[in-house]
Amino acid sequence: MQAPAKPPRRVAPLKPAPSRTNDPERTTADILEVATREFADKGFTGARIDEIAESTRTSKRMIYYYFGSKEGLYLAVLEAAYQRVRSIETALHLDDLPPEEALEKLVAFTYDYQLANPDFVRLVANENMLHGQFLAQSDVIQELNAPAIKTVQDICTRGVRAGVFRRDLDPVDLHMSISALSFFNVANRYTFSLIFKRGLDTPKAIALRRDRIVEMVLRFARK
Amino acid sequence: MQAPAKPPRRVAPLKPAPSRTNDPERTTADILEVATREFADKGFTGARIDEIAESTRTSKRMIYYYFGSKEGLYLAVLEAAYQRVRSIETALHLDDLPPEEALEKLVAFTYDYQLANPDFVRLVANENMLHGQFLAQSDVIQELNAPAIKTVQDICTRGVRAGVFRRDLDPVDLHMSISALSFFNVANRYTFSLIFKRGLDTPKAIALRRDRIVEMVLRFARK
Amino acid sequence: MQAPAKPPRRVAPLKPAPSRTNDPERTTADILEVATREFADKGFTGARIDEIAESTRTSKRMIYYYFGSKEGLYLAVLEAAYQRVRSIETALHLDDLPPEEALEKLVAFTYDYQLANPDFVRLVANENMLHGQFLAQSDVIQELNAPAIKTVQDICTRGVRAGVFRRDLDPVDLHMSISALSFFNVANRYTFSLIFKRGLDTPKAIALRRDRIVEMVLRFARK
Amino acid sequence: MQAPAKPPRRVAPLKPAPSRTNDPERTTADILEVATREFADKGFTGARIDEIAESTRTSKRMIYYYFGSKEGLYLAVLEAAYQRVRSIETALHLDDLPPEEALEKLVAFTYDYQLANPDFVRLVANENMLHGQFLAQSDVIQELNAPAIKTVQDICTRGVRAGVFRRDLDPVDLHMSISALSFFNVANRYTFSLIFKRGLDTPKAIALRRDRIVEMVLRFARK
DNA sequence: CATGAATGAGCATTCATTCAT
DNA sequence: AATGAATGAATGCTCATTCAT
Repeated sequence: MQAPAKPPRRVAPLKPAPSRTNDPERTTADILEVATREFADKGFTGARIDEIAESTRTSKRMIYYYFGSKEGLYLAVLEAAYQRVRSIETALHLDDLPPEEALEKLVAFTYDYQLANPDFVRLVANENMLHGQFLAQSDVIQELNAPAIKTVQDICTRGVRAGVFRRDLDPVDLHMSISALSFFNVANRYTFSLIFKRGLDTPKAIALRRDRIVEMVLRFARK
Repeated sequence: MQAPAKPPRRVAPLKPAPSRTNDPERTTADILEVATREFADKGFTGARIDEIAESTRTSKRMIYYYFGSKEGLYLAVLEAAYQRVRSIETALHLDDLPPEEALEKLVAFTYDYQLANPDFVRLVANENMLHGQFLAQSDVIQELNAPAIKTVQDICTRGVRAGVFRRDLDPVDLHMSISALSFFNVANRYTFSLIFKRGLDTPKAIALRRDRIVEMVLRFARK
Repeated sequence: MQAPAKPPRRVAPLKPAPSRTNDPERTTADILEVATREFADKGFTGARIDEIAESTRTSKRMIYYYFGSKEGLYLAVLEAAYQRVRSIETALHLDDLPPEEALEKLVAFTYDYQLANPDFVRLVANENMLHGQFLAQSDVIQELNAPAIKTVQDICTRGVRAGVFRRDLDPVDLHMSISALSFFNVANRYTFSLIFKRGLDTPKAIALRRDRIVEMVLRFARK
Repeated sequence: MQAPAKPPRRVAPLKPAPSRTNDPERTTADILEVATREFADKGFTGARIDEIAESTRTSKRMIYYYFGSKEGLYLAVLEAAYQRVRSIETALHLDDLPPEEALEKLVAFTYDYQLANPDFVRLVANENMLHGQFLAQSDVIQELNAPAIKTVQDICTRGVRAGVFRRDLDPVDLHMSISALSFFNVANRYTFSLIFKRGLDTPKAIALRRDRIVEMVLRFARK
């Protein structure tokens, strides 16, 4: 016979009564932050509203008050995550650089950002597990990302004009390659490092991989 | 006293009486096949044992009889999936080809296999969502994949010796790039095609992407 | 197209709609009461959460809300049962009586209480079937029972001092004998009365047995 | 997310195919022995046919072949247990001893036997948890125990005739007291030793308790 | 006499969600 | 704006038992 595993939840409340904040923005931001971690960590189905609520300054009820449902919360998390990337991306000012340097910087940035933000990477990976059903509902995200391709496009155009890039470059395809190479490192780190017994997170390994990705993309783009 | 009841009208069962197979191998194979689809589609947490059982020729009980738990079933699915790739991979006979052609064929195969087997890709993506916790328990998979790297290594060695590849190639890193480029197409197809409004699954798009990945890898490997 | 369906005929629920109490204390007390009966009747493994829930004013879900698990509920039941005995025991005021009368009263009380509370007796019997694994986890019960032995001890001391009890009395051992004689009557009533074809529950039999137990203990305690 | 707890039961059998004994008596005896331990340890509801089968030299199917059901097996276990006590009890030859010594020996034997056979004690305790429903079905046990009371009766009669025992002794009641005092020590050892922090199983404690029980019964029987 | 495969009914537990205040 | 109490519908899993050979 087994010993009881779980502590019985007795009547007395554990939290000292959440002390109503009366600050909706702070409350929603708090929820969003906790939810991002939870959804990124466990995925949509794996995440638990109860656990999110418990890590929050507020109560479970507030999640429903502000976000309506688990789906609503997840979508808000996803939108916020995409918003963050794009807003930084636009701040790179790649137009000021010569095309090769611009492309280099873009690749390195993509790699570095995803490495520094595994939550974003995992949210996207999970959204794909869900067949993109939530992203399909979000006009916000889709509009947001339209200009993203323009960045690559501009670099390509300038590179071709400058005679350093091949003429048949497809910006969308190039963007995909950059993303793919950066994404895999973060998204598949567990299976990869287990199978190949290689740590991917030492500063040296990180830098080396960055160089190779940059080189791979540039070799491909050049004439 | 009640009137003698009419003999109870036997309602025909919806499933045509499971017709006990008494064939363990067929039963396990059946379960495994259905479970692979379900886990690939919904992920570990999203998958439902009940639904798997319903799509099976047998009952839910048999899943536990043969696999012990949801975890056990998932692990069996994962192992079978890895086993399938590797067994095909070894049948490629790349040794017979000159290094450049061998690398080309390897990249093309990787791309094609993953495209043709999204279940495998999604299982791996999901396993990474789970922090590789199941793969970590499977010695089978880890041993299975050891030779995988040897394939790339041999091609590299031969390519360097033949003077067509650069000397500083890192087989594991190269393998990663190949995987990354192939994987992304399948794993992130939903978010990517939604954001960039581009279908990735027309024969033309598929062939074009294959060519570009092959070229990208070969440009990188060459001197 | 189908003809518009008649409005669905609402079938009256068997239970008259649980009428949410919003009174946690009442809810927990209700659950605890029903659970005490069920655990006492069937033992820990034999008891069914479903059946407990059904006899309750609330639902199965609330059992988990307040007690966390079957184990948690059982422990709460056990603790409450012990608490009840001890609280009555302390209200006996045996100090006011001369030692022999005090011992008499204690024995008679023990006998009467256990006879009137077979649930308590059966819970203890069952807990012993479980090797005392739950009691071992409950500091509450263990502390609660410490003073119990003091009662016997005081009577012994006073009796020895008064010259009516033998000097070598061991309070714990005496307590054990009193418990043993009282306990058996309730705990083993089924096998005993079946084997010896003797009813143990007529008022006459009960009184007779009480007298004999009292006499047995007193004869043993006297010089 | 939790790590998988249970090892999946894979297809290959763990036991090397039980090697048909072709000796029904040995097989039933084996099953009975294992089942006695299991039922005594876990009680009727707690015991698992699967676990019994696993500890057996034969397979689960044989249990049903020979005993028909869990109930049938349990009843067989109970009957065998009772048979063992009574057969030893009749071998005591108490008639040869003077009444006081005979009673002493009977009490000591009862105490020692129960201490040495906790399985018997626990089976009886558990049968009482089941309201004696199985014993009620067994004529064997009930007939078996009829003579048990004769032993006490004879001693009483001889003691009264010899002028050493009081006239109003009730053999059944006396038997009950002896049983009660012996039973409690074994049946309630867990709760008792936990609450009173006293080990009951040292040789010294055992002997001391035996002396006291013997003395208690004799003091009660004497004039 | 013996067995591996198979199973229906039930069991403890969890989940996202809503009600009453 | 905020909340503790409450819940129906699953969800993974187990149990004693039987079938086909």
